Amino acid sequence: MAARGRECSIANALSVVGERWSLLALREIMLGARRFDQIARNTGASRDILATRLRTLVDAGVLEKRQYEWQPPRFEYVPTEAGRALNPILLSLMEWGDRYVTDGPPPTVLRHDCGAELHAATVCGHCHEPIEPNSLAPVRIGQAPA
Amino acid sequence: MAARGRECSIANALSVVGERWSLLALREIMLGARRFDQIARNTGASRDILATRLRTLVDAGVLEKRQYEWQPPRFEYVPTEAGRALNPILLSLMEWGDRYVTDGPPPTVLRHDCGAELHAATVCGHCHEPIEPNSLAPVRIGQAPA
DNA sequence: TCAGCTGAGTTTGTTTTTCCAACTCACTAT
DNA sequence: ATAGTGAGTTGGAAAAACAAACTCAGCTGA
Repeated sequence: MAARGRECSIANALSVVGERWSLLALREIMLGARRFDQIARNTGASRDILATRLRTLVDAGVLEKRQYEWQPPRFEYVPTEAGRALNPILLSLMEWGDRYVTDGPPPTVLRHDCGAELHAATVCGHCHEPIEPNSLAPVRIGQAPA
Repeated sequence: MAARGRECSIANALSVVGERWSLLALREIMLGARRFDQIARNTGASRDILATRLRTLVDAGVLEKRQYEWQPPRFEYVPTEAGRALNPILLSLMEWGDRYVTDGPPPTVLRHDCGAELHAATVCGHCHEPIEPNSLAPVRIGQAPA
């Protein structure tokens, strides 16, 4: 599966969350849907694929599957720390989709604790400045195949 | 293709860049690889799929296909503004992959103009504070199917 | 001048995935 | 007794991905 492309953490990340429906399942879970049927309905994924994806995400340590009832067995999927750390990616995708894909107003609007409507921005963690297209220089680049 | 899931810009964004190989092709283009064979080699995607993906990305306005030589016809793919705006997503994925997936040191390291090694952070565009897991409240949520 | 190379795909045939609907199983509510 | 909910699994058809070979045009070097 890790094909013979460039060695790269983007590729590694996508091998975990890059399959169809994975990020949408994560979105639902972040929005608070924790049960299988809810996630299936709200994403539109077919149930067999969703079961496979959730298993993959649990195996990768992104989600935890918890049994919260035994009588009829019932489960919930909750994000781990690694799962919560995907929020920036979801928010960046939403921001980009709002600006460049979605027609009309954003379907989903969130408010940040500071009081403003959220518009996610990606900044340098050190100087906190936005990352401009040409403000990056390579120090080391994962090696590409021969 | 826009299945009957929740109306959502994340889903819309993924309908453009969420197919297998699209983001890796974008990564290569951001790293400066602009020719078909280079992108194919460095991603590991098979040529037919890559041709399809690049067409999709051009049609979606993420890339522009430019002919830079006529004698033997030669082309290059360059990011549009929408394409450059995907950089935050790639950097967030890299950051997440470095932390939670890649074993060992990050294969790729970039330096920001401020002098520090880049670690992308996602912040509220208004108050510039990092977005904590529970610092968001819904104002409006794209409606889910009935 | 003729074989081989490069770039940019397309074609072909085979494997994988995906999709969808229906089915299971266990319990609950009417 | 019937219907409904939750959490999947199963089976068969349709779509997508894969790999290798092929095309076509011009260029390269012997």
